[in-house]
Amino acid sequence: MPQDVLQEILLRRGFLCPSYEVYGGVSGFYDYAPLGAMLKRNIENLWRRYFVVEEGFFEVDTPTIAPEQVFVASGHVENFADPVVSCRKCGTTYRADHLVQERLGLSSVSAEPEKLQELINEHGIKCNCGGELGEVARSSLMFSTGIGAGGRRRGYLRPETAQGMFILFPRLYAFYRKRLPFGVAQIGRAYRNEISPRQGLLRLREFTQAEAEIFVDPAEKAKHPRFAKYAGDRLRLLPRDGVEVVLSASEAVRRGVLPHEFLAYYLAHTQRFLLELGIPAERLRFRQHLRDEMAHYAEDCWDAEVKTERYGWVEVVGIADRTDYDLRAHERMSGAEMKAFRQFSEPVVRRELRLVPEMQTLGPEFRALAPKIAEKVRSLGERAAREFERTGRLEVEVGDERVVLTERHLRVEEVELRVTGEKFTPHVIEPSFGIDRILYAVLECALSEREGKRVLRLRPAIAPVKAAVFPLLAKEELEKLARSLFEELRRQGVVAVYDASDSIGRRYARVDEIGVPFAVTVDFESLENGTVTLRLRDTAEQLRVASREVPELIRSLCSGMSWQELRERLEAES
RNA sequence: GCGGGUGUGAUCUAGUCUGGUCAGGAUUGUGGCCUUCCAAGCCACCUGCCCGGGUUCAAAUCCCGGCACCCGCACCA
Repeated sequence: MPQDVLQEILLRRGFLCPSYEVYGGVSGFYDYAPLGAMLKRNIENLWRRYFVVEEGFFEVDTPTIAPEQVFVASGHVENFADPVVSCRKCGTTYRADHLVQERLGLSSVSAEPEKLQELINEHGIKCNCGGELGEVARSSLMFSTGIGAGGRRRGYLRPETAQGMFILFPRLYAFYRKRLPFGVAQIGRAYRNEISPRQGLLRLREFTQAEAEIFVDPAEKAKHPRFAKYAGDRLRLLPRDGVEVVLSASEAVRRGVLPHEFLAYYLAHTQRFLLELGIPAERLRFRQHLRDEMAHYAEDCWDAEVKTERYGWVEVVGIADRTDYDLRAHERMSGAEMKAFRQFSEPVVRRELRLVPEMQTLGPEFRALAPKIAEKVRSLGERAAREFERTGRLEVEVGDERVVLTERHLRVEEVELRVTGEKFTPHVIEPSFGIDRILYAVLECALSEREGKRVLRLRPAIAPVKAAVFPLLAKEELEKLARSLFEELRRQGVVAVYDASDSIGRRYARVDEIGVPFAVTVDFESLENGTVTLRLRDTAEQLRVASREVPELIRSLCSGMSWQELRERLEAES
């Protein structure tokens, strides 16, 4: 099928359109039109079922704007900006580090604009056209803004939803009653000021992410508590070495293709989700990031990729082991503790020697310096205590002064230490979903053709409109019955459309094209015995059912019951 | 951001080189007639030369600038 067909349907039928169209458009932004918005919501809700309800995680909703420190800490300010330099004459823009590296034949150069500027000046590097180069500047991929009156405090629009959740760690840890592992999820917008966004929904400047952060004790990564559920799921894996393998999740861990059960579990979980969205298994694989392709925070990362007709293999999900990178970073920047506590199965009891300052003598002798000396002494470990026991003398530096302490000032004491556990920084496993990309992949996979007409085979659970109601002909009696059925469907929460114009075939074709899975037609027999026909979009097969059962049937069909089951049930009844 | 290409009703497209008599076709959509299950037929109708400037008696057509899209390069944590 020609690739533009999908594009054309999406535009004409109200799924998607370029944003700000009437003002000429702005690249990198798309509007979800009525059907697209509904489809997107349905995909997000299915994601919620998988990553919130089923996993026992909770969802949070954090702001899209954050003060500068957040992204300084996360490394985005440093790593998320490229040094660029432009020619004063022809205007060509270069990645400054790439240009310098190439011209000087170096294997790597600093990304610091100042350093690059020096090198350019020093070696008289010019543009390819011979023109002078301008100043080296940082071109950030983050949108910046000012917070408060006059925008005094610098802020950024978040380039990923994740940071909002990391920052919340101390609260979340308490909320989950200090037990690991626990997960938290968020669906929200993220912003990246792409230099040249292309490929429609695949690279947007404003996009929707669905991310889960699973905080786990690194010592327990090897075992996932529910791993058995997916142990047998077969995964198509393309590891770094480039040799594709198809293995069960448990086999992949056993052979070391996947590093631990936690990552394997979320690969399998993600696969189930994508399959349920209607992406066929043969168009799905997991590819491990190459070392140099990985984000600055990740230790390991596997992308779920979908084979699209139009763009080839497209990354739709990234499942990364972010280790303790983010929590440590925020702890450093903010000063807030981002650690969890691990209790030992048995307390460790240890006897230790310790130095105790004698304040009665230290005080009068050293005056203002005494408290500092005491603090310093208490901080010294067992080794210093043993040393003092042997020599009876200790020299310490306090501020700028050196003082000599003797047995008059200190005594050695033996204490019993009971250590019941230890603090550690949890690791984070992060499945991160690009909702817009998934939506595109779902649409492409759903598009098919029957007798020259387009049929969008969206799974009933995510189809924007679940049912269409038609009178066979535009006759008063038929319309009346059809309308009441239509009203009843909507009353029961089923999104439905009603159409009485044009021939019946045309109306079926119309709703096939927008992916309505079920159509109900009221005909003359309906007037006699209260039955209507229920038509399945994917095969055009029809079953005769009682009109009053229709809303309940459609609801069941949209939440798991198969057409086959319905047919068998009806056959058994008759 | 660079180079090349493109931009005509909701959608696809003819016309652009060679300025005027050019805004045409198809699909879709709307209203009606007809019609007993898969885009039937007939009638009527809505909707358009990407935006801005220039050249010219006259611009969809030529020139300049902008915007968007496509391809290649670069970028894509």
